[in-house]
Amino acid sequence: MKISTKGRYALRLMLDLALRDSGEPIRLKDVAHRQGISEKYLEQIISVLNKAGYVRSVRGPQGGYVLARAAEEYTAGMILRLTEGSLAPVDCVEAGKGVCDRECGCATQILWKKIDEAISSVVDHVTLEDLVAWQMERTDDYVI
Amino acid sequence: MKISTKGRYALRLMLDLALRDSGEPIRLKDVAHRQGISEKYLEQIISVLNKAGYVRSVRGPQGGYVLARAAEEYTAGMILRLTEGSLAPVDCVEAGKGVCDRECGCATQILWKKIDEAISSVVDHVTLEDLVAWQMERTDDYVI
DNA sequence: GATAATCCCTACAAATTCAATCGGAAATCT
DNA sequence: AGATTTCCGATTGAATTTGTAGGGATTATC
Repeated sequence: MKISTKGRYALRLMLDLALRDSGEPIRLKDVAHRQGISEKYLEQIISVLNKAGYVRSVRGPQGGYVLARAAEEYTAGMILRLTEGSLAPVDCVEAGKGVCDRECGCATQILWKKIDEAISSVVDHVTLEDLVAWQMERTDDYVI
Repeated sequence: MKISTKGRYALRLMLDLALRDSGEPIRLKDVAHRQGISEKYLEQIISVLNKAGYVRSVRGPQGGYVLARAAEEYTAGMILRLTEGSLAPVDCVEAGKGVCDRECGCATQILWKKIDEAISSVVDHVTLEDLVAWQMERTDDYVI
C-alpha cells in the first residue's frame, strides 16, 4: 500500500518545474541534481509525462522541459494516476475492470470503494498550484 | 498502491469467522474452501491474527478458530495494519519513522499526510460488524 | 492408548514488481 | 562540426509477493 518512487518522483519533478516556471526550458539534469534522483531514471518518468502532453520538451542545447499548462490545471491525481497506473486499493474497484473473479458480491468491496473514494477526494482536489504554495510557505528559496 | 492479498485475505477471513460466529470453533480448512484461498497460505495469515490476540485457536479435532471479541470491536484498520504493516502511502508519514532523508521539507509531504488521513478516516471507522451487515444485505446465505 | 483431526512452525521457491542502469540514437543550438 | 540535450529500448539486481512443502505439537474421540 505504498506509492512507488515513480509517482513520488513524478510529483516532485512537476513541482520542481512549476516552482521554476519562467517560460524557459528547464534541464532534466538540473532537476535530477536538485531532487537527488538519478537522471536516467527521471528520463523514463518524464517520458510518460511528455507523451501524455503534461510537459513540453525542447531538444538540443538550452533545451529542457516546460509545463504544458498552468500549475492549477494539474491535479495530483492526474500525475499520480498517470505514473502509478491506478490509485485504487484493489483491482476490483478500478474503473475499467468489471467484476472480480471470486470476491464479487463480497462486502469487502464496499470498503475498498470507500477507500478509493477517500483517496480520490484528496488527490483530485489538490493541484500543482497548491503544492507550489505549500512549498513556498515552507522554504523561501526553492531548494527542495 | 495496492493492498496485498495478505490484507485482503485477512479481512475476508475475519469476515467469514464473524458471519459464522456461534461460539463453536471454525475450521480453517472450511474458511479456505469457502473463500477459495490456499489453506496453507491462510495458516500463515491467521497465525498473525492469532499472535495479536484477534482470534482464539482451539487445537485438535473439532478445533478451529473463534473471534476473540465481538465483531464491532474490530476495525478494518486494525486488521489491515496488522497484516499489511502500515497503510501510509509513503514511508515518511508513518508514525514511528521520523524524518525522511531528503524529501523532508518537501511540500509533497503535506499531500501524503492528507492521503494518509483520508485512508485512516475510512478504515478506522468501518468495523467488522459493518462488513457483516453489508454482507447480509447482499446475500441471504453466507456464501461469500 | 491409538488414531485422526487440527493447529503450529519454518524453510524454500516461483513469479512479479521495483528501481534503476547502460548504451546509444536523434534533434538542435552555437 | 561539435556540444548539448532529449529520446528510446534493453537489461539487470534486488526486493517483495504469493504462495508450497514438510513435518511437529496438541487434543477429542474411540
